Amino acid sequence: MSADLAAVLGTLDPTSDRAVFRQIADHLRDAIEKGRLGENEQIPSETQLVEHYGVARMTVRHAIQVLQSEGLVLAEHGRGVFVRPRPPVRRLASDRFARRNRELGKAAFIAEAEQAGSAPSVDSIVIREERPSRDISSRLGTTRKVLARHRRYLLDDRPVETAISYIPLDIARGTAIEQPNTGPGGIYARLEESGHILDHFDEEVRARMPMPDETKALRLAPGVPVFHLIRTAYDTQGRAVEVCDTIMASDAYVLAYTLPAR
Amino acid sequence: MSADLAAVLGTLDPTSDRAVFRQIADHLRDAIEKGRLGENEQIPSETQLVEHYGVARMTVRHAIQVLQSEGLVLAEHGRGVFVRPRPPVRRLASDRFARRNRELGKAAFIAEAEQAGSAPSVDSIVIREERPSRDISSRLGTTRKVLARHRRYLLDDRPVETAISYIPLDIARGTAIEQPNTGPGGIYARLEESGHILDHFDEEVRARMPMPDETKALRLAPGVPVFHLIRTAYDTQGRAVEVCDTIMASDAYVLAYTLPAR
DNA sequence: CAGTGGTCTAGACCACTGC
DNA sequence: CAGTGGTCTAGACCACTGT
Repeated sequence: MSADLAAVLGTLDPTSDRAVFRQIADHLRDAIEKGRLGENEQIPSETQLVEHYGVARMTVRHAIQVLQSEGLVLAEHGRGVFVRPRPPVRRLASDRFARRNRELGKAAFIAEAEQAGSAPSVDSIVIREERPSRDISSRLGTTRKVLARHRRYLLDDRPVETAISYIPLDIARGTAIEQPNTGPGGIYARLEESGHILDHFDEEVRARMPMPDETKALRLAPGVPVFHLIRTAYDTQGRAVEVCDTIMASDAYVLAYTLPAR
Repeated sequence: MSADLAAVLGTLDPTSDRAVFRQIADHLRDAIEKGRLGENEQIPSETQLVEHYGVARMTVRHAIQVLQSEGLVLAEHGRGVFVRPRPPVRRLASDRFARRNRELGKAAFIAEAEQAGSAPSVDSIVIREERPSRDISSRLGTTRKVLARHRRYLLDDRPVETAISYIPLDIARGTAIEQPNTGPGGIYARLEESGHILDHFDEEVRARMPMPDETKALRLAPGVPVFHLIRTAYDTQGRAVEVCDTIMASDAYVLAYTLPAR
């Protein structure tokens, strides 16, 4: 056994001034990156590492925690620590809100997911009137109450995204936008039906570590950042007709954009 | 003193089944979010927290480490633990490679930074021929050697971005693209001069936690993810003429894109 | 120098998993 | 049940900062 571990991990360098827990983390990281520990494979247990390196358990735990915060491994209580697989990512193209896609009669998320062979679902739908935050109201250009549509998107029962859409009340009122099910084509189809022909969207992308509530809602593993998208929809009059505030599990997405060279 | 801490932090709930270190982290996080602890302010020392909560020092350290991995605080050896300021972010617009900007005679990074009132610089320039990775070669559509331009960008002496551009050798050879200083307008201006009129760029955006070398190169604080951008430039013939692989400190950037609705 | 955080030990008891 | 990781203690010594 001991020989096995030495082959995968190597031994400590007592002359190095690099902390022992970092050296152990380095060994494990290297083994993962070089493939000596493969995806979903269990790494040596804490007990094994303690014996192999001759250190205290807390030191081994510290090393493992470094890898966890790097998103490389996932600890499962009572089972072991496993190399995190790179989950299949969904590619979000920048034409995902183009009218030709909308005209298929499905909202963007559903249409895309089905095309990719996944089973999409939506839950936690809450629709209510809210007073917009400073940020939202400056984007919408109004401080009046707005309709807020909260929901969570799942792929094959894994939550991947939460979103809140804000729509000025004078636009939303009396339309299916106030209903949980907005009908074919989603809210963008309803906006166009009520005369707000969409012109373009502005999208801002940030990345950061999640807050605890986001970790919970998206069941995020330690070491997985979130994308924070804020998208504003403009109609052909130049009016902002919707702001969508989205938190996405960053290990589930690649965002793809086309930039003009002209 | 003890009264002060109680006002900022509150006390433990012994009936809760939430781990003590998590409760302490919750208290500190709440104090930061509610503003009882302001930006750059020092949080109570480990000693103070140990006395206030009546727990072991390792428990307090565990709590602080949670906040560190969330990017909320920054520990400075010998000084204390401080609430991380939200650094000023730079907004990257999706027209940043538009020709009208290029024609001002400056490369995109320099022009933008100066406009924002920052002092830009570039270092670690390495230019060499390389055999492209599988990924790069599939994007460029060639397995032949390419010219690789490695560099690091800094704003006011803070490193914010590393980038590697890959250009097919038949395009780069004999042009200023092979030189450290590519001249006015940067490599895109040189590409157009040599007949490769740019049509558009495809950009892929990922977010993840940094690898150790990236943490070093960008001097990243714990808990700060990176953006990983892969941008491909296409000329009007539809040929991929450059792939740029970029790692960015996510706390220094907001990416902004315009999406079509048509 | 006193005060801060960084590393490490050697235990203890608990909670979860799978046989 | 044995084996795994999760939490916590009560120390120790070290390295860095600022006065």
